[in-house]
Amino acid sequence: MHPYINNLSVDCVIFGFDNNTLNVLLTKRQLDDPETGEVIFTDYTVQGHHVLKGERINDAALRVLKDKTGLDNIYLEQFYTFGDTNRLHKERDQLWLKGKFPMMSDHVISVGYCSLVNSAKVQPDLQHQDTSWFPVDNLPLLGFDHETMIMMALEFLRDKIRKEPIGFELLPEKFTLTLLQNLYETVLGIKLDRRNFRKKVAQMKYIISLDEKQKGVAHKPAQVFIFSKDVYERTKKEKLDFSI
Amino acid sequence: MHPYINNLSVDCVIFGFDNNTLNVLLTKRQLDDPETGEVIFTDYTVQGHHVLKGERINDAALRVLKDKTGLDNIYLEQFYTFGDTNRLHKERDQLWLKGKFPMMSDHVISVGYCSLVNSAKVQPDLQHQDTSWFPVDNLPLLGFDHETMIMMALEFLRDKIRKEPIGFELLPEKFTLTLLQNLYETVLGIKLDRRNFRKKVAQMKYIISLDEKQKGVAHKPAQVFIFSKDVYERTKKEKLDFSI
DNA sequence: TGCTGTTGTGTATTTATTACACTAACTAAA
DNA sequence: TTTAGTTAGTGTAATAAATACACAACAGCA
Repeated sequence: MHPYINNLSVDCVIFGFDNNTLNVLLTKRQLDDPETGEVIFTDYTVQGHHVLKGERINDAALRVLKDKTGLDNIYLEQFYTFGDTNRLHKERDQLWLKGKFPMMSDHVISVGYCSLVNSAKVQPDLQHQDTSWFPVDNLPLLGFDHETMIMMALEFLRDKIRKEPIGFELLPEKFTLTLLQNLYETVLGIKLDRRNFRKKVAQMKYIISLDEKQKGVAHKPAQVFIFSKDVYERTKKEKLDFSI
Repeated sequence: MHPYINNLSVDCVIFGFDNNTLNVLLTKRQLDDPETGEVIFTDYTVQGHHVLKGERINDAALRVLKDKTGLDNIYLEQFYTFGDTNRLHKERDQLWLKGKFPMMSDHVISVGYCSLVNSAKVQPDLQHQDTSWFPVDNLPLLGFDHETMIMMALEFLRDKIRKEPIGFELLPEKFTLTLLQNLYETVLGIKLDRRNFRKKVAQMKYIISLDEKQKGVAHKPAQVFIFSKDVYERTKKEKLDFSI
């Protein structure tokens, strides 16, 4: 009797932003030969775990996040549920599961979550585990169906960031408009005109300038802004689009 | 040994459109006392079923659709996975499960699918089962967490229909612009200006007018249009929004 | 032949989007 | 202390999109 459900897991694709790179948090997976100690393979996976008996799946995702980053209260949203029968059937994955988790079902359904964090806050916890950031456009070899998973999470993020102000979850609380623009350019892979971007931001009442400037930079210091979710919720509008 | 997985199901929220109503397809659920034959309760549920062993969840959803509507090849998309521990714990639901499905887990995870159909095509199959259409704004008593499920599917539909041309899935292949406008007004619960609506549609190369008019109507007959997914895919554009 | 009900159309006004280049403010190095 | 280097911050004109609004054309039916 195990405390987890053997055919159900959650996987969190955790994104972080780093000035001009969008990163994913990945954990190294290494299988050694039990006799010789030789390394059979090494690859990476996103942060996942089986759901515990009596645990809500959303709580399972929060638990995984807390375990791997030390953070709670961060942006987290389901984006897709992976239920193909062969999603764990690559040779590496079968070796891994047979070797380490023989009690698991070989048809595990995984609920995928997309999470956005301010990566500065995550750093401290990275030491213990073989966990680190990889740029989304330069991923290492990945286990299971996690490459697909990351690509779908990224598409989810790109769709969502165009339509809702979730980008701020990736930034420090206080940010400059240049950083914000960088973020949009990086995530969406496009270039934006600075003046037009700032004109647009100026219309958004929920991006609020502080009486405070950047310090210690070798150029004109930028104005500092914060994002107010509260103001956003109270001023947002809907649009018709369906899409030309 | 049962052929299905006892803690995993799919539920399809099937929407149909009927000139000026948005409907959901629901099946009656009735529990009778096995001794007296007395009706213990009656309510409705969306179309769902457990996933079979060795079956992909998307295939399970297709199977449910085929079984309940006789249709394949229809619009179907995951919108959310329901994994709360108490989602089957209402009194009615427990009586039902204990009475009819004692072998099921009492923590069933359900993957919710949103499906859009041309309801004219579904009619024939409705006879056999206690299955019928209900307006989304006048739902009967619902079992399990299916009221939440329908509301989330509806929200998904409303979001999606603003941004992607999926409304056509709810219409006959050939439709008039007035019907199309009705659809948007009904689904979104707003009023649109006819001239502006048509101006917008005129820009969409993928809504194509036929050399054909409405027949047998006691007024000026309307032009008939079709939707081309192919043209859509090849002409669509992305926009930045993040949302004022 | 006229009544009813729905279709189809144009223009003017306001609002949003795009394209584009120079000065201001700070640090670091000479 | 001066200068060079670097990023911040700003406005306008042109084009495109959104909105508001009213009347004639066409078919069936009485």
